[in-house]
Amino acid sequence: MARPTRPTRSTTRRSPCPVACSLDLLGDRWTLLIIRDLLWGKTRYGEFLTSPEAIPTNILAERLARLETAGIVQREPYQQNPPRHAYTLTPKGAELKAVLTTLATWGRRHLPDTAAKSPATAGKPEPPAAPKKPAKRS
Amino acid sequence: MARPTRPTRSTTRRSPCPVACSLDLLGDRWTLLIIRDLLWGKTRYGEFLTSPEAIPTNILAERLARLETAGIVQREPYQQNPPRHAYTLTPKGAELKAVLTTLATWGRRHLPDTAAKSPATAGKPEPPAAPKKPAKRS
DNA sequence: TGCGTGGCTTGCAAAAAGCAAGTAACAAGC
DNA sequence: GCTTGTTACTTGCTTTTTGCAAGCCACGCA
Repeated sequence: MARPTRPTRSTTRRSPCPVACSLDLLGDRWTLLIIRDLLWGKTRYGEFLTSPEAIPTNILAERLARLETAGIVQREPYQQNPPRHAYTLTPKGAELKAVLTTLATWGRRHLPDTAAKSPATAGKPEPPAAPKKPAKRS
Repeated sequence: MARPTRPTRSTTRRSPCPVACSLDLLGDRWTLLIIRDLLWGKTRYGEFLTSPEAIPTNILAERLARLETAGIVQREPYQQNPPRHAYTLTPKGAELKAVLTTLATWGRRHLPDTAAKSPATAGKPEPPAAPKKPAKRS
């Protein structure tokens, strides 16, 4: 018989507390950074990889899938050959902007040598530079 | 010679982004739950252990030490025999209330079956029940 | 036909989390 | 003074997650 495996974060809710439940979903080093990038207007896999924190590719793929099943991001094809998808925030995900804003404010006020740019107060500071091969739209 | 160990979260800052730096400090499943408990007025080691999420004791001890060195909590003796300490938020830590509030608001709005009680909107709902042995003060 | 590009997946080692048990310092009761 | 109980940790070990590098696949273009 299957050995009794330990409860894992993806399957187990630790308590009904809204903070705990939110952290079950978002509480790690990478997830909120991806959402920061989405708020900055990034949409493609490769764009997330260019952020200075250098998220590993497997973690990025896993987190995007997790956020999609959680209804925080949506994944839509923007071309067919080869199949490519754009990731965007759902309304549910977009409301995390308030969390990112307060977190950035706290960090800027209390952590030394943090840059002024913040995910929510800043708009898209520069267009993300079109992919080198725009590829014919379907 | 020492083999080149992997950069670890406690030693490495991933970028100067205030969000990333905040997450280097707070980005895990437990840290913000401890701060939630502190905002609820909990101060003693044993009180944190009674929260429904059931944080493992070694993780609690390690996080409290980390938060103390980060200047987010302070640890002060409240009796001498046996030596006991009370953990409280510094002003820097207390400002995380805004983060917890927005996180709880988001969770209550978007995650099913989360309880209404939130760390910041609620005051201390009940006195934490004095320790069984109040122990003579020094 | 062969390269380059974007988007993932896989394998494996290192780090962190999780669980149970142990330890220490004392108070109180017998 | 010996045992029991309480609080606050620490230690040892297993499981899970992270991080890094490499591989793979579908295509566009030369």
